[in-house]
Amino acid sequence: MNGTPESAGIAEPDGSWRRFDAAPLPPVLQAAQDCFGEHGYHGTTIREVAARAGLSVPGIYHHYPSKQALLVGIAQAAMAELYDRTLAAAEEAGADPVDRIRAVVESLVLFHAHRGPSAFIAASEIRSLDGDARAAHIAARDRQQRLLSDAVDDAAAAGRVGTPVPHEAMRAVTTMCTAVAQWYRLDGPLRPEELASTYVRFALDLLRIDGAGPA
Amino acid sequence: MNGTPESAGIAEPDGSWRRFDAAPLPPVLQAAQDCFGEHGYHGTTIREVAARAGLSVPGIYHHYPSKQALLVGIAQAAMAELYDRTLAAAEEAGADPVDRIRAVVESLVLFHAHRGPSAFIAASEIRSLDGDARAAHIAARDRQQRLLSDAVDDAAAAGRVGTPVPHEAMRAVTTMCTAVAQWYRLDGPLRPEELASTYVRFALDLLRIDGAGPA
Amino acid sequence: MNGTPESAGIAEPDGSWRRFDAAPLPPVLQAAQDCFGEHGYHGTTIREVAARAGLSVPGIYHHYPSKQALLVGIAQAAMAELYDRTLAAAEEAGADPVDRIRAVVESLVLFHAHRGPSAFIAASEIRSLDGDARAAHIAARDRQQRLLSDAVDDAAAAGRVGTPVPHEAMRAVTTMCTAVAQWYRLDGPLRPEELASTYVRFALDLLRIDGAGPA
Amino acid sequence: MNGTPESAGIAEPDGSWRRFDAAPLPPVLQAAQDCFGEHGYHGTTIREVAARAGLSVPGIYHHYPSKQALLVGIAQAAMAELYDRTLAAAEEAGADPVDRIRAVVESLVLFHAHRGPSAFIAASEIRSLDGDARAAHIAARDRQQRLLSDAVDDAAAAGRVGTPVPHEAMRAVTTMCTAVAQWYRLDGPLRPEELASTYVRFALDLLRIDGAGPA
DNA sequence: TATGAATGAGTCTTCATTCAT
DNA sequence: TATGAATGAAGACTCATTCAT
Repeated sequence: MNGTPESAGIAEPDGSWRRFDAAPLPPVLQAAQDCFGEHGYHGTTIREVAARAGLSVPGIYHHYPSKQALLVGIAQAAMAELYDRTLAAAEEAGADPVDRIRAVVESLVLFHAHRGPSAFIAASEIRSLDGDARAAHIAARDRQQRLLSDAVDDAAAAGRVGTPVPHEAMRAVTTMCTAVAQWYRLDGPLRPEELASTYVRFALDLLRIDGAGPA
Repeated sequence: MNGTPESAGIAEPDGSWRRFDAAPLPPVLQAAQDCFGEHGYHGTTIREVAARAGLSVPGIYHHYPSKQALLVGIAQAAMAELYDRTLAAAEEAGADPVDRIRAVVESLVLFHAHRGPSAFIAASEIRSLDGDARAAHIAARDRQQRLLSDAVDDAAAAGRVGTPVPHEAMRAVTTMCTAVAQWYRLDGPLRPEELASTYVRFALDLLRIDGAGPA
Repeated sequence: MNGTPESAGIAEPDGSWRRFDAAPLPPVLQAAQDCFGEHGYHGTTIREVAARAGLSVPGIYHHYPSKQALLVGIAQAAMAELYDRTLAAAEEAGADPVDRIRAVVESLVLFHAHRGPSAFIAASEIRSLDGDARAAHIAARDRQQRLLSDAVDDAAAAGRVGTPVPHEAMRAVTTMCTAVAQWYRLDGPLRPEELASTYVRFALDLLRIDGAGPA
Repeated sequence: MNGTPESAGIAEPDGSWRRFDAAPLPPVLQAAQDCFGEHGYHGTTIREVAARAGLSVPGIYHHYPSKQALLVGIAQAAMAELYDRTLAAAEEAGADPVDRIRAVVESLVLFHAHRGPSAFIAASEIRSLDGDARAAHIAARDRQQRLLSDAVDDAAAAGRVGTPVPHEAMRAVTTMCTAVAQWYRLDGPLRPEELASTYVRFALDLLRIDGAGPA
């Protein structure tokens, strides 16, 4: 049931998509992620990654065959984890499309709050991915976005969406959720759960969905 | 009345902040912008910029002293134009804070639709800016963001904002507007003006502002 | 007792300052020295140094961080070796200032005959040294020159110097000794030892010192 | 009777070889000389020369066809003036070889004191001269050196030279005279004439020539 | 001769990557 | 996997020189 080989078995139907542990990344990828986040993929040297990982340069190549492989590893892990969690959320939400919107938005915000650096790189360094990896990444992103757009489509078909432009509203919701990765700090005043429920509210307001649930 | 030396006299009180001409950038900066947008600052070589500008490599250096200067030029021009336009919009909007919110959001969306590539680079390559230029850029960004946050604060003080979290809502509005630069295409089906009025609606809904105007 | 970290333990009181082995320089510095000697610092490319050292260009940078570092390495090694040898000579000469002049001149000539290329670069490329290295080099040169000027001053104070212009004579002696590096060839007809004793004679004549020793 | 086209008619038999005016060089060569003296030929850019000359870069090329031509111009002018002056001195000295030595040494020192920068470049940048110019320069230098070595040979043949190594002594005299260009400052405490007579004394002492004149 | 724009060739330097130990 | 040495390819930048105006 997992999206990719990197996925970590989060899809159990018990709300585990809401729980986040620290550092799900192997140490070398973690180091690379830190570096890529600070200076970008092209602005990072393998030596910097090695230094941050506490390894020698050939030590990096022992684990990963190339610099590109580091980026691919980070991007794949991020996309897989996000998809697994959001899918679990959507499935757990049941049949009501508005509940599904709620769950998907909550999952999106939780993920981007907890995995900001990964998500940021996965979003901003697509252009640095080589041919095949880029195509795979874009496919993963599209698959991911469909979880929300399908829910919105279903809600609209059910007459639950008040806005005359549900597709535009859905895009606005997506971007405001993914942007969380750019500014949110885990050590700041806001808990991820608060932020998530705030953004669920925003999303429903934006889509002009009556929060009361199906008649 | 201009924000920076690069500003181009847009602040006249006649709605000129809504009018956009093509390519306000000198050709070398335009070429650099295209390249930076495609591969990022560090992923772009001076040779690529030169080729795209139809110049030799030293030809670039005849006009700009360094690759960094190209980035600074793009970022400064973008921030200056955005601020000048948004300030003009805010001033033209008059005393009502909700009108000011409307105007600022409209200006934000129009700018990010028309100047997507510039805005994208100005936002994504801050980390590639050298010390001083980075500080100046961050100051310009903060000044820019105050135009919206002040308007929201004023509206909240006037009891016009329904959301219990106006600051968070304002941030969500900002990010959904700036994200326009990431996906909007001028040659797509949507006219910038339509998009802008759609996003004004989104913003008011998000902030839970009664669109009817002051009682 | 050594002048600098580069010094090589020459100061033992056994006349070892008179013995010279070939090539005390690491191979990369040796190659750089040959190139700098032929075309000057600015007239030499790293490629030439690499080719002469039998390395690739990055191979040079593996050992030395910059072209400037090559020059600094050569200059420092030369100044340190010269000072160590001359100091050893002066100390071995004992209390008599004329004996000290003899020893210092002998050491100067031996060094410039054996280490002509190093000495030539150290003297002619001072202007190519960067700020700090230049200051350090000038300090080393001044310290070096004091070994002879102190000896001459002492001899003059003891009434042993006949010339009415001992300072000018000392400078003439210094320059004629250092000039040895410009024209002397180790594979020529003159042995360094012969040249050295000839120049000791010249120096005493120039200073109008009675060679018979103290009354 | 002039050595080269650049020579300036100094050979009149009236002691005019002792008189020096300021700046015998055209302004562009003067600027080049200043730059070459500070950073060396290869360390100097045409732009620096142009700036120092108060001209534009193409302005330099209007006067001289290449950077190399600047160096050739400086070197030729220096060698020609030195030869003309020293030849005049030697001829004026008359038949006595010791008088000729005196005159040549005096001329050498006066020239290197008054024309230090030119002489320094002519001596240190030989290696930067292209093929033909280098050969010509070396020929000029040899011709120049013969003026002193012939005089010493003649004095030795006449039994007037006391040193057993007249050739080595002559070389020492030459180098100590040319070294004047390296350290002497016209604005220092020593007048060129004093220095010259001091060095004449040094030269005679070094050669062990009895200053009293021919028996 | 000044100005401004331009460039082929080359400079120093760095980078991702490899290999022997 | 660490260390050290090494390198082909490329990157930013500079230089001497030229040409149109």
